[in-house]
Amino acid sequence: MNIKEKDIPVKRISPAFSKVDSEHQQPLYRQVQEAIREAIVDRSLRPDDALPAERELSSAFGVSRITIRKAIEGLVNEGVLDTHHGSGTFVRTKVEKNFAQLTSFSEEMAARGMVPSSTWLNRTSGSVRPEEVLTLRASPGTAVYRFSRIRLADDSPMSIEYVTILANCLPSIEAVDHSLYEALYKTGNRPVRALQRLSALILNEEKANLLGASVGDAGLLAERIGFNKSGVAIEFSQSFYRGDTYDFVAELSISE
Amino acid sequence: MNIKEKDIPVKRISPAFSKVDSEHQQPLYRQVQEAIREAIVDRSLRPDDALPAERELSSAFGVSRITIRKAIEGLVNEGVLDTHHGSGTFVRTKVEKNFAQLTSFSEEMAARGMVPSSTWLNRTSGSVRPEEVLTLRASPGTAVYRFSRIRLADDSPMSIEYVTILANCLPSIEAVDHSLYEALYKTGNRPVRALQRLSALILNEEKANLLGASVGDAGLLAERIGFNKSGVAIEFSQSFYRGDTYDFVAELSISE
DNA sequence: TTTTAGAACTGGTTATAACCAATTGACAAA
DNA sequence: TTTGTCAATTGGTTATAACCAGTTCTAAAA
Repeated sequence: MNIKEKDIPVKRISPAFSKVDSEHQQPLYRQVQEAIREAIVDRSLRPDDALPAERELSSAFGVSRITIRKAIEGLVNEGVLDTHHGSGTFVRTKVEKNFAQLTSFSEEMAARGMVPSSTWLNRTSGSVRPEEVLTLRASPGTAVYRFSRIRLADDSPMSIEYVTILANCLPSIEAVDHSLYEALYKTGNRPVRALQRLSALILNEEKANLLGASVGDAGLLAERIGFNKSGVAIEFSQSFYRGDTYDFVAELSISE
Repeated sequence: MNIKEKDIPVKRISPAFSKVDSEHQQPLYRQVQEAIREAIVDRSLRPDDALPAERELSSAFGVSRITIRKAIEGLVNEGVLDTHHGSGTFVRTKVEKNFAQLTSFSEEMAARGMVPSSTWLNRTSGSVRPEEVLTLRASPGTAVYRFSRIRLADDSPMSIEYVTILANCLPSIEAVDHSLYEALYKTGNRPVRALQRLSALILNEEKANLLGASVGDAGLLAERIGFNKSGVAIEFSQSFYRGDTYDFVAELSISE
């Protein structure tokens, strides 16, 4: 195998170099990360290609090696890159990172006959909240749109949804009519990857009323962070489901 | 909340300090990691407790801060610790379970530095029940083993598990001691793929008692069908988790 | 008393520098 | 030609040091 084919000149990545300066509030290692990601997206770096050596990148980008390493580390965790001690860092051929497509059972049922609809509760613009800064990794003050709605199937409430979207991902807050994802798709910002967390909780009065359930009933909370193809977190959502009407199914596999 | 309760003296972690030297071939940061893990296991550090500050740990362990940070970083990725900028690093209360990864309870807990154990409730042999015929796609009358047990981590109950296994996958019902998956592995029948369904429910008295929770608390039910490498369904399990100690985390790709 | 400024924490980022460890490839010896 | 050795190259670990950025708490000001 040609695992030692690292003839990709640093030049190929360097165009993004101009972005790596103190102008942006993003940490340096994130800027480097984006530069590498872009190089992969526009095929300057192809699968199985080797990145230039860390020390080489370091001097090319004009940042220290530790910064390069941190950038690479993140991409390795995402499954984009592979490092081989003594050999080099390579672009992964197959991104086979256990991406389960987690579909909601009832959503599927809705697609098979039930009529889905939603009622808007709220639609505002503002800036990221402190607790969102962590998850979205956005600078404080970043403009966002917030949507909240009740989703129904055959007119009976299925879930309450609170969604926060980076404002620069949508032309305007009115761009969303029925489907949020549709609106994001039009601007090329549809999430392609997401992290989701499921937990159980007892429904309080407000949620119970909205869902047509009783206070004290069990509910499911699904929190999700969505990333666009550049790996930028653009969506944070919290969805509350009735425990008795909603299940989540996933196909799981053994890790490598 | 008492998020600023970092009265855990460094002493409590330091006994493991003696291990942190060049004697071992393990990198320093791993040794530190183990020390922290041990402190969590032996309850020197309890859930929600704050770790000593990084600079404090640094001088206590006699290693640099970067080593401490790397140790902490790993534990954060594992979901054992949580860092809060400006505030501190805390022991996670909730167990985060990867929803898409098929790992055994024993392995998962061991990876978190907890000691897994289980208490057997029941262990019988019989034939498939009508409702299992559908899910296991087995002919009526097929012999199965049934196991039910409480899963504990560090002696506190984590889940109640009811498992049905096709009898021809195990030499005998006594073949299972600690780990069911281990027993299945030996016969080459360890599930490599599974379908899991997650839902929320209110714990009834029986379940609440077994889990050390209160009646009316929220719980999670994970139902799973496991397939061996031939694609045959060999396992059906229902696991009940306490809602306040367990989260399920999934990494997903958005389906169209 | 309440409010507010700021000191004194906390973790987060980055630079410089050295050495360790796995891999590779060139070159000499068989 | 084949084999073995060794230097060069790669990523991996660690130290030292400085500064940035949130959080918390205290003490001064209102």
